[in-house]
Amino acid sequence: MATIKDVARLAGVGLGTASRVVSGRGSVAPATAKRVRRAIEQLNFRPSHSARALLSGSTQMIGVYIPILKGTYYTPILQTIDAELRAGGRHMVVAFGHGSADERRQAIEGVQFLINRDCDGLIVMSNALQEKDVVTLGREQPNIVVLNSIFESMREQCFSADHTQGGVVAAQALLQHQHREIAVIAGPASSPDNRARLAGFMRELARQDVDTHSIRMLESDFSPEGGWASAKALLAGKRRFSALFCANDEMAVGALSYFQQVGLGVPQEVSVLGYDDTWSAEYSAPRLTSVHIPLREVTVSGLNCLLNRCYDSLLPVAREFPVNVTWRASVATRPSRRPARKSAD
Amino acid sequence: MATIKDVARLAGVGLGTASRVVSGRGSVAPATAKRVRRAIEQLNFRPSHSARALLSGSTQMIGVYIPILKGTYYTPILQTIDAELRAGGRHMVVAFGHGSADERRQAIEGVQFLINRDCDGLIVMSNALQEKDVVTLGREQPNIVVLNSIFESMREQCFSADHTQGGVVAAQALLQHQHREIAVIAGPASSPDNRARLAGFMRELARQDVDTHSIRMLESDFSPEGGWASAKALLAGKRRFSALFCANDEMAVGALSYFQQVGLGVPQEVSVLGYDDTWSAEYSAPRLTSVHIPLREVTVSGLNCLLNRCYDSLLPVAREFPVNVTWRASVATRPSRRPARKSAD
DNA sequence: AGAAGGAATGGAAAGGTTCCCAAAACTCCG
DNA sequence: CGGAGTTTTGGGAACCTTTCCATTCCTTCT
Repeated sequence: MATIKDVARLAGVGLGTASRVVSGRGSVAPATAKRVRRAIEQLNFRPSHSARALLSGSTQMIGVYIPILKGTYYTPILQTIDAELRAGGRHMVVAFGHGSADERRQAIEGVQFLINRDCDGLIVMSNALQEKDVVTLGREQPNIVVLNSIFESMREQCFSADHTQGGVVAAQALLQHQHREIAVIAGPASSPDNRARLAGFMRELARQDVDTHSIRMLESDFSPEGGWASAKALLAGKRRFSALFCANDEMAVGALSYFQQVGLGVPQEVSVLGYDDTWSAEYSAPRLTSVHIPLREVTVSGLNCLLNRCYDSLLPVAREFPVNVTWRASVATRPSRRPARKSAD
Repeated sequence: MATIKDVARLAGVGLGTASRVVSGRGSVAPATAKRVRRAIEQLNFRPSHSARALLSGSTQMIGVYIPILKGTYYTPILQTIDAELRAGGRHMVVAFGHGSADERRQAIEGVQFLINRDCDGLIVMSNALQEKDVVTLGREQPNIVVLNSIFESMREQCFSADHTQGGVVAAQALLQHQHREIAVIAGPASSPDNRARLAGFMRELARQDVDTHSIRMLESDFSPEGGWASAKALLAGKRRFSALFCANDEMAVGALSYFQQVGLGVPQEVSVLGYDDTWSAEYSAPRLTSVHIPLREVTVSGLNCLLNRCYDSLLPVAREFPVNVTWRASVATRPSRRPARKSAD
């Protein structure tokens, strides 16, 4: 690979001049510039990113940690981050959770890895990470922003929709269609955002005089497999329900798949409400009504906040993100007769 | 950030010694090593990745170009690449297609971007890229491997399952369930791998005496929206079919969603066969029978081939990838009476 | 014509690491 | 105790770029 020295020599100019032509800063006589440009062309010169990084102390590189890239939740986030970054000539390096360690350790290791890679800043997503972990990590690399979790000690670096409100909206959606016999498939109890949406959901139900003790709630793991299994368990149980709230879309999709297999009509016999409004909700069978989380806005705001910290720019940063429900086909008004039930499998 | 000079000074040793402790190469007296390690600890020293890259000429970084991260096709690929890379202490930088340019230009720009970023090697996926593009790009960075496309002039750097064979397998799957009235939703005609699977599909059908002219084929775009729309168009048409072959799972999912909405029973009234066997096939309603492409194996082999080129290692590389069908619920034996049809919407 | 000012130019220094060589310190043997 | 051989150590050079300063060369004005 040719260096700028080669370019300078070939063009018969000094290093400084060659550098000025490359960067476009400083004044160079037009004729000289032309000669240099020809040399660049001829040698197929590209400035070394590493050398620039070493000198400037900035790699122009943002690290993104994501627990696991499965399903459709994280893909638009990644896509968004890359788009925004590339527009500014920067780039993204991604690390996923790997290995046999527990999720929390995986997250710490992943983030650590990114820090060691000299990222200018970090975007972290993980609900297994604890506040103290992030604080420790933040000592090594203060340019860190957290998506979809709130840590009190670094609130202004945390970006998340209000999941409690999301739960409220979910409850209202169901209530407004006369559903009062409700089942829920929850995410892991260890996940704070899951707890928040459940709390909001229950609170709103209680506020509207639903006996929340009558609600059958199963804890699952945010996966379609989990949704399938929970749906099965729910039908096997004896408590009836006319609506099912799933704490994310993936589980809802799994439940939908199970209901189809068992011949239970959605939404004729049960309504199903998802959460997140990810891409997998759009073309399920039936198309899934889901609580919409403005993930794009959350992501862009978090990223902008990070970029402002890293490169002191002044990109706009929002801190409030409205949630609402996007209506599709899986929620209908509760049938007047008792909901049908069939035995499973 | 502390440098190795600071470490050396604090430990009262020379640069060389400090460096030897950090890298673990060369001999250092145990007592000295201990002092240096303490200094490292105390200063929270981390070696600069940029400086190392500059000196060694290797960034330990592999670039991955992906046209668009939507749906579930690319996610396991990314996850696999990151896992393999991280195990070797390297990392991945991803670029997606962006901007208003056509897909081909986007791909060229994306790959170019990755090259400018000093990636040691490149993994490229795109069926919009043409052979000459890749050759040109390959002149700048010869460490390049292509996934899911075959370019004759660089065959040993291309990794793909045999999609013609995939088409054959798809045809056999349908035939073996007595389907002879078949519709297909194809991918874009511009996509070579789509053409290959269609060719294989048709060839096998013809070989088994199906009149391939009677087959209604709609060209779509690999998206669920496209699948939905095509399914609708198919039902609106007057030709009957007992089975539908979709050139990828996403379109199949869209079709499934439409059939559900319209009350057409799958697989009682129509069988639906997907292609790729991605994650979205697993929990559709009904669960999708699909031609399984061993994407993980293809990816790992491609990556290993690349790593062998970049770092002359000797990782195992496979070149043949068997395809088969994974049976789930969406394909059944053709009903004896004529397949039902309802009017759309 | 001479001076002042501005544009164009060249090259040293710095950034953090590793590699290599030379020197110092130690060990061991006769 | 001298010397040969080995281990340990220190620091210069190189990797490639940009920044900064000093110098040269032109213009332009008085």
